Amino acid sequence: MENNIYMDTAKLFKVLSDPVRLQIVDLISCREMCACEILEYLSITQSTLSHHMKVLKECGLVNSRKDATWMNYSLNSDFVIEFKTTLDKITSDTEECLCKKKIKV
Amino acid sequence: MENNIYMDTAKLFKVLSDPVRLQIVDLISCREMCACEILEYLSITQSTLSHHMKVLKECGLVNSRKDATWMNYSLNSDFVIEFKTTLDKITSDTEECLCKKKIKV
DNA sequence: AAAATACATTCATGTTTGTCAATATTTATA
DNA sequence: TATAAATATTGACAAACATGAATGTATTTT
Repeated sequence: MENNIYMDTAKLFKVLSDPVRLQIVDLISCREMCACEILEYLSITQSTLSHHMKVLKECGLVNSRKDATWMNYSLNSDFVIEFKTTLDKITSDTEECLCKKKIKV
Repeated sequence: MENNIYMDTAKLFKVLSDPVRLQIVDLISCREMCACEILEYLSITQSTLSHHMKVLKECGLVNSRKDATWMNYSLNSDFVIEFKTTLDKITSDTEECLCKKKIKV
Protein backbone atom coordinates (compact mmCIF):
# COMPACT_ATOMS: atom_id res chain seq x y z
CA MET A 1 0.00 0.00 0.00
CA GLU A 2 2.25 2.76 1.27
CA ASN A 3 5.46 1.18 -0.01
CA ASN A 4 4.51 1.01 -3.66
CA ILE A 5 8.18 1.05 -4.63
CA TYR A 6 8.05 -2.69 -4.04
CA MET A 7 4.84 -3.03 -6.02
CA ASP A 8 6.16 -1.01 -8.92
CA THR A 9 9.41 -2.94 -9.02
CA ALA A 10 7.58 -6.25 -8.67
CA LYS A 11 5.55 -5.41 -11.76
CA LEU A 12 8.71 -4.92 -13.76
CA PHE A 13 10.09 -8.22 -12.53
CA LYS A 14 6.84 -9.87 -13.55
CA VAL A 15 7.21 -8.50 -17.05
CA LEU A 16 10.67 -10.04 -17.22
CA SER A 17 9.60 -13.31 -15.62
CA ASP A 18 8.78 -14.88 -18.96
CA PRO A 19 11.39 -16.70 -21.06
CA VAL A 20 9.93 -15.47 -24.34
CA ARG A 21 10.00 -11.84 -23.23
CA LEU A 22 13.58 -12.24 -22.00
CA GLN A 23 14.59 -13.54 -25.41
CA ILE A 24 12.82 -10.62 -27.07
CA VAL A 25 14.71 -8.17 -24.86
CA ASP A 26 17.92 -9.96 -25.71
CA LEU A 27 17.13 -9.75 -29.42
CA ILE A 28 16.38 -6.04 -29.52
CA SER A 29 19.13 -5.02 -27.14
CA CYS A 30 21.57 -4.73 -30.02
CA ARG A 31 19.41 -3.00 -32.59
CA GLU A 32 15.87 -2.10 -33.53
CA MET A 33 13.77 -4.91 -34.95
CA CYS A 34 10.33 -5.15 -36.49
CA ALA A 35 7.84 -7.66 -35.14
CA CYS A 36 8.07 -9.96 -38.12
CA GLU A 37 11.83 -10.26 -37.70
CA ILE A 38 11.55 -10.93 -33.98
CA LEU A 39 8.96 -13.57 -34.78
CA GLU A 40 11.47 -15.47 -36.93
CA TYR A 41 13.56 -16.23 -33.86
CA LEU A 42 10.67 -17.49 -31.77
CA SER A 43 8.32 -20.44 -31.94
CA ILE A 44 5.10 -18.67 -30.97
CA THR A 45 2.15 -17.35 -32.93
CA GLN A 46 1.92 -13.78 -34.17
CA SER A 47 -0.84 -12.89 -31.73
CA THR A 48 1.21 -14.12 -28.81
CA LEU A 49 4.15 -11.99 -29.91
CA SER A 50 1.87 -8.98 -30.22
CA HIS A 51 0.65 -9.60 -26.69
CA HIS A 52 4.20 -9.79 -25.36
CA MET A 53 5.23 -6.59 -27.15
CA LYS A 54 2.25 -4.81 -25.63
CA VAL A 55 3.31 -5.91 -22.16
CA LEU A 56 6.91 -4.83 -22.77
CA LYS A 57 5.79 -1.47 -24.13
CA GLU A 58 3.25 -0.71 -21.43
CA CYS A 59 5.76 -1.07 -18.62
CA GLY A 60 8.20 1.26 -20.39
CA LEU A 61 10.90 -1.26 -21.16
CA VAL A 62 10.48 -1.11 -24.92
CA ASN A 63 10.03 1.73 -27.39
CA SER A 64 8.06 1.38 -30.62
CA ARG A 65 8.28 3.26 -33.90
CA LYS A 66 5.86 2.73 -36.71
CA ASP A 67 7.12 2.70 -40.31
CA ALA A 68 4.41 1.97 -42.82
CA THR A 69 3.11 -1.51 -42.01
CA TRP A 70 6.08 -2.30 -39.89
CA MET A 71 6.26 -1.75 -36.16
CA ASN A 72 9.84 -1.38 -35.02
CA TYR A 73 10.81 -2.14 -31.45
CA SER A 74 13.88 -1.13 -29.48
CA LEU A 75 15.03 -1.37 -25.90
CA ASN A 76 14.57 1.70 -23.67
CA SER A 77 18.12 1.84 -22.32
CA ASP A 78 17.44 4.60 -19.81
CA PHE A 79 14.64 2.57 -18.35
CA VAL A 80 16.89 -0.46 -18.03
CA ILE A 81 19.49 1.60 -16.19
CA GLU A 82 16.89 2.91 -13.78
CA PHE A 83 15.61 -0.59 -13.19
CA LYS A 84 19.10 -1.86 -12.40
CA THR A 85 19.60 0.99 -9.96
CA THR A 86 16.47 0.03 -8.09
CA LEU A 87 17.61 -3.59 -8.02
CA ASP A 88 20.92 -2.45 -6.56
CA LYS A 89 19.17 -0.51 -3.81
CA ILE A 90 17.07 -3.50 -2.83
CA THR A 91 19.89 -6.05 -2.81
CA SER A 92 22.84 -4.02 -1.53
CA ASP A 93 23.65 -2.82 1.96
CA THR A 94 25.94 -0.05 0.70
CA GLU A 95 23.15 1.77 -1.08
CA GLU A 96 20.53 3.72 0.75
CA CYS A 97 18.07 1.15 2.00
CA LEU A 98 14.43 1.33 1.03
CA CYS A 99 13.29 0.10 4.41
CA LYS A 100 14.25 1.25 7.89
CA LYS A 101 16.46 -1.71 8.63
CA LYS A 102 19.74 0.13 8.94
CA ILE A 103 18.61 1.66 12.20
CA LYS A 104 18.75 -1.67 13.96
CA VAL A 105 22.04 -2.99 12.60
CA MET B 1 13.88 -25.95 -24.74
CA GLU B 2 17.46 -25.60 -25.95
CA ASN B 3 17.83 -22.03 -24.67
CA ASN B 4 17.06 -22.72 -21.03
CA ILE B 5 19.15 -19.72 -20.02
CA TYR B 6 16.00 -17.72 -20.64
CA MET B 7 13.86 -20.17 -18.69
CA ASP B 8 16.27 -20.25 -15.76
CA THR B 9 16.51 -16.47 -15.65
CA ALA B 10 12.76 -16.09 -16.01
CA LYS B 11 12.27 -18.27 -12.94
CA LEU B 12 14.47 -15.94 -10.91
CA PHE B 13 12.57 -12.92 -12.14
CA LYS B 14 9.34 -14.66 -11.16
CA VAL B 15 10.65 -15.14 -7.64
CA LEU B 16 11.34 -11.42 -7.46
CA SER B 17 8.06 -10.42 -9.08
CA ASP B 18 6.29 -10.21 -5.75
CA PRO B 19 6.26 -7.03 -3.63
CA VAL B 20 6.42 -8.95 -0.36
CA ARG B 21 9.45 -10.95 -1.46
CA LEU B 22 11.17 -7.79 -2.65
CA GLN B 23 10.67 -6.23 0.75
CA ILE B 24 12.03 -9.36 2.42
CA VAL B 25 15.14 -9.19 0.22
CA ASP B 26 15.50 -5.52 1.10
CA LEU B 27 15.18 -6.32 4.80
CA ILE B 28 17.81 -9.06 4.89
CA SER B 29 20.23 -7.37 2.53
CA CYS B 30 21.83 -5.53 5.43
CA ARG B 31 21.99 -8.29 8.00
CA GLU B 32 20.70 -11.72 8.92
CA MET B 33 17.19 -11.85 10.32
CA CYS B 34 15.03 -14.55 11.84
CA ALA B 35 11.57 -15.18 10.46
CA CYS B 36 9.79 -13.68 13.42
CA GLU B 37 11.67 -10.41 13.04
CA ILE B 38 10.98 -10.25 9.30
CA LEU B 39 7.34 -10.87 10.08
CA GLU B 40 7.20 -7.74 12.23
CA TYR B 41 7.79 -5.57 9.19
CA LEU B 42 5.12 -7.23 7.06
CA SER B 43 1.35 -7.48 7.20
CA ILE B 44 0.98 -11.12 6.22
CA THR B 45 0.37 -14.30 8.16
CA GLN B 46 3.14 -16.54 9.40
CA SER B 47 2.29 -19.30 6.94
CA THR B 48 2.49 -16.91 4.03
CA LEU B 49 5.92 -15.72 5.17
CA SER B 50 7.08 -19.31 5.48
CA HIS B 51 5.92 -19.94 1.93
CA HIS B 52 7.80 -16.90 0.64
CA MET B 53 11.00 -17.91 2.44
CA LYS B 54 10.78 -21.35 0.92
CA VAL B 55 10.51 -19.85 -2.56
CA LEU B 56 13.44 -17.50 -1.91
CA LYS B 57 15.55 -20.36 -0.54
CA GLU B 58 14.74 -22.87 -3.27
CA CYS B 59 15.91 -20.58 -6.06
CA GLY B 60 19.18 -19.91 -4.26
CA LEU B 61 18.66 -16.24 -3.47
CA VAL B 62 18.50 -16.70 0.28
CA ASN B 63 20.56 -18.71 2.77
CA SER B 64 19.14 -20.13 5.98
CA ARG B 65 20.78 -21.04 9.26
CA LYS B 66 18.95 -22.70 12.09
CA ASP B 67 19.65 -21.63 15.67
CA ALA B 68 17.50 -23.46 18.23
CA THR B 69 13.92 -22.50 17.42
CA TRP B 70 14.96 -19.63 15.26
CA MET B 71 15.51 -19.82 11.52
CA ASN B 72 17.85 -17.08 10.37
CA TYR B 73 17.81 -15.86 6.81
CA SER B 74 20.41 -13.92 4.86
CA LEU B 75 20.89 -12.82 1.28
CA ASN B 76 23.17 -14.94 -0.94
CA SER B 77 25.31 -12.11 -2.25
CA ASP B 78 27.21 -14.22 -4.76
CA PHE B 79 23.97 -15.36 -6.25
CA VAL B 80 22.78 -11.76 -6.56
CA ILE B 81 25.96 -10.80 -8.38
CA GLU B 82 25.58 -13.67 -10.81
CA PHE B 83 21.98 -12.73 -11.42
CA LYS B 84 22.91 -9.14 -12.19
CA THR B 85 25.57 -10.34 -14.62
CA THR B 86 22.98 -12.36 -16.51
CA LEU B 87 20.67 -9.35 -16.58
CA ASP B 88 23.50 -7.28 -18.04
CA LYS B 89 24.10 -9.81 -20.77
CA ILE B 90 20.47 -9.83 -21.79
CA THR B 91 19.99 -6.07 -21.80
CA SER B 92 23.34 -4.80 -23.05
CA ASP B 93 24.84 -4.81 -26.52
CA THR B 94 28.38 -4.51 -25.22
CA GLU B 95 28.29 -7.84 -23.45
CA GLU B 96 28.39 -11.09 -25.30
CA CYS B 97 24.90 -11.65 -26.59
CA LEU B 98 22.97 -14.75 -25.68
CA CYS B 99 21.33 -14.96 -29.07
CA LYS B 100 22.84 -14.78 -32.54
CA LYS B 101 21.62 -11.29 -33.25
CA LYS B 102 24.99 -9.61 -33.56
CA ILE B 103 25.63 -11.42 -36.83
CA LYS B 104 22.96 -9.44 -38.60
CA VAL B 105 23.69 -5.95 -37.28
C1' DA C 1 5.43 -33.41 31.58
C1' DA C 2 3.00 -29.49 30.08
C1' DA C 3 2.84 -25.12 27.99
C1' DA C 4 4.67 -21.83 24.94
C1' DT C 5 7.34 -20.21 21.05
C1' DA C 6 9.14 -20.41 16.25
C1' DC C 7 8.54 -22.23 12.03
C1' DA C 8 6.84 -25.58 8.29
C1' DT C 9 3.20 -28.01 5.77
C1' DT C 10 -1.33 -29.06 3.90
C1' DC C 11 -5.50 -27.70 1.85
C1' DA C 12 -8.67 -24.82 -0.49
C1' DT C 13 -9.70 -20.73 -3.22
C1' DG C 14 -9.74 -16.68 -6.10
C1' DT C 15 -6.73 -14.29 -9.36
C1' DT C 16 -3.41 -13.78 -12.81
C1' DT C 17 -1.30 -15.12 -16.98
C1' DG C 18 0.64 -17.35 -21.27
C1' DT C 19 -1.14 -19.30 -25.22
C1' DC C 20 -3.67 -19.92 -29.60
C1' DA C 21 -7.63 -19.48 -32.89
C1' DA C 22 -10.29 -16.30 -35.01
C1' DT C 23 -11.10 -11.81 -36.38
C1' DA C 24 -10.17 -6.88 -37.06
C1' DT C 25 -7.26 -2.98 -38.56
C1' DT C 26 -3.84 -0.63 -41.16
C1' DT C 27 -0.92 0.09 -45.09
C1' DA C 28 1.27 -1.07 -49.46
C1' DT C 29 0.83 -3.04 -53.94
C1' DA C 30 -1.25 -4.85 -58.21
C1' DT D 1 -10.65 -1.32 -55.85
C1' DA D 2 -9.03 -5.71 -54.58
C1' DT D 3 -5.47 -8.35 -52.57
C1' DA D 4 -1.74 -9.18 -49.63
C1' DA D 5 1.23 -8.29 -45.75
C1' DA D 6 2.12 -6.70 -40.99
C1' DT D 7 0.26 -6.10 -36.72
C1' DA D 8 -3.43 -5.64 -33.07
C1' DT D 9 -7.49 -7.28 -30.55
C1' DT D 10 -10.91 -10.45 -28.66
C1' DG D 11 -12.32 -14.62 -26.50
C1' DA D 12 -11.49 -18.82 -24.24
C1' DC D 13 -8.92 -21.94 -21.39
C1' DA D 14 -5.51 -24.41 -18.71
C1' DA D 15 -1.69 -23.71 -15.63
C1' DA D 16 0.62 -21.17 -12.10
C1' DC D 17 0.45 -18.57 -7.95
C1' DA D 18 -0.43 -15.72 -3.64
C1' DT D 19 -2.98 -16.06 0.34
C1' DG D 20 -4.95 -17.56 4.89
C1' DA D 21 -6.94 -21.14 8.04
C1' DA D 22 -5.87 -25.16 10.21
C1' DT D 23 -2.64 -28.37 11.62
C1' DG D 24 1.95 -30.44 12.42
C1' DT D 25 6.85 -30.36 14.18
C1' DA D 26 10.72 -28.96 16.85
C1' DT D 27 12.74 -26.62 20.69
C1' DT D 28 12.76 -24.03 24.93
C1' DT D 29 10.81 -22.93 29.33
C1' DT D 30 8.12 -23.64 33.42
